[in-house]
Amino acid sequence: MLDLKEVAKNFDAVVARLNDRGGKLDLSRFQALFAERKQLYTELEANQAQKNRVQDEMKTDPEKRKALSGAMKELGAVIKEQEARLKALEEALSGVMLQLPNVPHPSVPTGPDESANQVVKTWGKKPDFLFAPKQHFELGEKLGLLDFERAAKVSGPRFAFSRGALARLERALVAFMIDQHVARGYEELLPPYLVSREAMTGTGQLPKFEDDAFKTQGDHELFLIPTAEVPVTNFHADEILELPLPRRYVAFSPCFRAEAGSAGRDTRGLIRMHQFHKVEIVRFAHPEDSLGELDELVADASNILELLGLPYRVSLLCTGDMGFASQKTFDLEVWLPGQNAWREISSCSNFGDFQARRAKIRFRPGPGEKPQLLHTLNGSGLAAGRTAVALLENYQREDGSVGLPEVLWPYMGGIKELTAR
RNA sequence: GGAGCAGUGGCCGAGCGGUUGAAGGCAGCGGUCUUGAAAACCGCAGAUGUCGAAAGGCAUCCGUAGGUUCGAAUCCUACCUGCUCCGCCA
Repeated sequence: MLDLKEVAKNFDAVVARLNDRGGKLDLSRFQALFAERKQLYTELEANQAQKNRVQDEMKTDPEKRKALSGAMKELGAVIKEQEARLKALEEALSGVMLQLPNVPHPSVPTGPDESANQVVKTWGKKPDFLFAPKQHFELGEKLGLLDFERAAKVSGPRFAFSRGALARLERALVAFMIDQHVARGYEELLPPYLVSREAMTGTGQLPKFEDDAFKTQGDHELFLIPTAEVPVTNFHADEILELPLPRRYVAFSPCFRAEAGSAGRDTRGLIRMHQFHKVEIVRFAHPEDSLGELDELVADASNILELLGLPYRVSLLCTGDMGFASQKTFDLEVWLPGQNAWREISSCSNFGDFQARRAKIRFRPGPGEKPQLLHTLNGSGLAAGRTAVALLENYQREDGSVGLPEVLWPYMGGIKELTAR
């Protein structure tokens, strides 16, 4: 969430930058609501002050108590009515605020969609094949390691069974990634996979994107997490952290996405699933350091791709392509020779204080100083399923078998390649 | 799921209708003492909102939401969370 007073103060500039994201915002009500709120506050507080003054006199004087208690009752009713009006106003205002996305950082290029993203780095060499490289699902199905039909039978479309060595590969990747991040200073967390509405609101998935989430039935409402970002960022909700910052966490979790309306895109394969597995890295950073920390986050995610020998590139997303809560985002895209395309495998974002304000995550800048909102960042490090896809497509051989990079062998119990079951 | 107990400032913890925004302790800050530090002593010190150029004033906040009352941290109701015991379960 944006800061209410900042928005009011810099209204035109904020609206202009928000419009760079595309879509149109209707903020016609905002300024009227804000002015009304201010006015009502002044009136209400004057009445409350009056009430407190009289009450003070009544405390010690039984005569006054008798004489004034009727008038006080009336004043009480007025106050109550004003409070109710104020509450309604605040709700309307915060309803508007909750719909507003984050303001893109000045260093973010302006543009309508992914065509305006800037590739800032390319790493690795695309593999040369003497044959036509296959897509991962052809490879997987031919090896008998990937089964979409049975998953459809059990769960419907956009689910998959991995079998044998491929199932193990994803487990190995997760362990490998976590170990790497822990070695670089992250604390491992195993988070809950079901979270409350508050947690989803804290990180910005709600209220705007409720349709994208799976949620439980019955009076006990819980949401299946779309990413470990939600439980891990909310880990410090309502807290005041002591220095030093940053705090770094790495968490594995399955991720659940309903993505209503995405039917028809990437219908085949593992790229777009209702459930996938991801290792997420999260930082709670000092506001002054958060831009640099975003670079470190990108480096931490890149490290995994480099160790696995997967060619990738880094894009700075433009205003129109960024997520709702993000201030600045770098996407890591891995090369998929079977698809002959770069595909997103990690998204690293700096949220500024947008999530921190919603989830009330603060830090104390110095001993005795006032608590201040900190900055939150997170990135995939990496999406495990898509990493497996990348390995299949980049390390495939003409006979359909797939070699595995040496760093994974210990995690695979000595298995060095994927061959037909 | 059933029964009981509890939720107070950064942390611990008193208070149980008006004098309490809240005792006391710890942590923090400033000072005295000291070559320096520690200890001891003295003082300062919550959050949010609102008015104001500022100094400062005012308001709200004792798990959350309501209610009773002229007045609620204190009484009532519901809900949430935690703890203990029982049941169930990996």
